[in-house]
Amino acid sequence: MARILITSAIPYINGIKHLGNLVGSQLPADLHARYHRARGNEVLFLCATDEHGTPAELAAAKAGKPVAEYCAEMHAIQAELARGFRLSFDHFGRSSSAQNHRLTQHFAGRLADAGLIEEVSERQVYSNADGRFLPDRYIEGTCPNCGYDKARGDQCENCTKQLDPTDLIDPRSAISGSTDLEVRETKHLYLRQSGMRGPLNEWIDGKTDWPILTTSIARKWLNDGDGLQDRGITRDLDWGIPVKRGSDDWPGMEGKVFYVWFDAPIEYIAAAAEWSKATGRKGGEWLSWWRTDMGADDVRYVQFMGKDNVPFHTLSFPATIMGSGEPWKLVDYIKSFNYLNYDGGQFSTSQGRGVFMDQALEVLPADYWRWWLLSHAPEGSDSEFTWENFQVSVNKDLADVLGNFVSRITKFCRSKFGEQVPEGGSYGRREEDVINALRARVRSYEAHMDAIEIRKAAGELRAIWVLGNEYLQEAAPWSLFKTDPEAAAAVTRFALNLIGVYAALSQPFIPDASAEMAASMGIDALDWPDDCDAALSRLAPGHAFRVPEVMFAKISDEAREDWQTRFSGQRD
RNA sequence: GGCGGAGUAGCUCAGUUGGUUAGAGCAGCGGAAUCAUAAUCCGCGUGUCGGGGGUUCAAGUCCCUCCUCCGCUACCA
Repeated sequence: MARILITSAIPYINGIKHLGNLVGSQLPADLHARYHRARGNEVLFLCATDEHGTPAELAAAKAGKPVAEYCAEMHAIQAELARGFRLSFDHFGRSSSAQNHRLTQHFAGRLADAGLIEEVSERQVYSNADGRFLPDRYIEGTCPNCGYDKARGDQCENCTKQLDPTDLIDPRSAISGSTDLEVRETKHLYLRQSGMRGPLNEWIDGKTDWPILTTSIARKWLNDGDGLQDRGITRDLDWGIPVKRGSDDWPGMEGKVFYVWFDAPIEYIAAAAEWSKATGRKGGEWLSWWRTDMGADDVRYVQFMGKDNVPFHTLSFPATIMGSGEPWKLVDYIKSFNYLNYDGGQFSTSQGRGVFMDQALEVLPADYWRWWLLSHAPEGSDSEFTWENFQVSVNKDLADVLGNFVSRITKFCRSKFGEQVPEGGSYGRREEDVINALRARVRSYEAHMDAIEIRKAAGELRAIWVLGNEYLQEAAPWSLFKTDPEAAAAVTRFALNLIGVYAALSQPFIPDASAEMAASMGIDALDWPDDCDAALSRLAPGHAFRVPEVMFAKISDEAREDWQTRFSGQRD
């Protein structure tokens, strides 16, 4: 039994995530976790909310709440939405947890001991009106290059020129609009990533099986310009993990916190500790997932994320782990995704454009979204969500091909033989052919799932559903019943057994429908058809079943048009 | 500007290390069937594989060049 550690990029606390965020990390991670559990492997699937940083503080201020309270509330909301989408986290933690505080401070101490931390005095823009240092992009002003008056301190959106905040003419705070800004001296810790360039390069070079998207981004950062740059890992903020060197105070760093991108990946580790505590496990058990000297040497660790997160997962976090000098588990495979666009443009959290997780669930059950998003996952390139495509795909694949198959055979059986698996007749050549075709497709499906080729896996699963309809169409038990009821009974028995196989195979993609199929057949959906022959004889004659409810109601043109209009603008 | 991704049938996309008549799903057209959510199944493709040039017995696949779209570009996270 393999042990698989899975983490999804942790969603930022600031607001509800949109479908593009979902399909780029949490949803494919869940698919992988569900698949491996179904195959009998031991899985630890972790996620959390990423709670620190300036945007969290500002969002809390806007909501008129203390930031800790705001984060607690938003965490609860995100956790509820994750449940709504059936994301099967073993634990959904928080980067603000006590465990993460301890671990982050521990890593900082180890890195300092290893000589990989440097104290740097730098000059940053401070806003007196806001009472805080402003990150570059929270400073607005007139672009010295093109004269655009809403240029940001990091880059002008109009002429794309990269800027330094001090370049801006008439700079002002993007938060309050105040022009009462000054440049102040402030001291920060830098992680000396540049010193880790060699080992990181070597490590990345060894990852020949990783998606090109992942390695090319890593290489670009490693080799571009002067190579990998050192990175500040502390900030002048109130909300965050206090800078400490292990459990000791860090002279000169009082009142400062670690930068969110330093502590966020460490939360992957801390989430395991949170999981251990939340589930009442023995103290050190979680370390068997994370420490190669404590049992994690046989663990395969897979990360899922959007392409914007790749540099932090291929470089900064590995540098943190390697630099600690301790045997923490490094990631074995990084699955990265391109972006999902919305109807001709981008999904945008800040502009409220697109469909957000809460809205999606208000409109349709999770399976609809899961199926469409996963079967159209932006693996090779950016892909696009349109309501027309969504309606057509979901109606065809889920309602017509899968749902109707289940419906037609269960109802046929009920009307001719009653709600139990009929006896009589036996499987013949036709059934054998279907079993052979099914076996080949199941093995192919497994190969795609193992390789995390999500679109291909979805295509194979769909083809497996189609097999059932092809079989029924050819075997035509409704005709057979008139002349040879025994033969019709065998065909019906075979087709009913297919539902059980579909329940198991479909479970990673559409868990609710899978559970409904399994429940109506009176079986366990997680019983994977390793042996297709046996799987299709599983339901014995006399086994009771019930006709399931319509699993997938079709999306009408009216509903689609209604949603199209409703989601065309911005959410408030 | 630099780096990366993409450009293949009306639409969404597959196309392994170059090798027989370039494929799938959807949509469209024709047919079969009537168990079923009018749901299914079968058949039907004269595609400048973004443009141009080159290497090769052979290129969607390799090289050069140009065009278009998208992303990243290190203090948002």
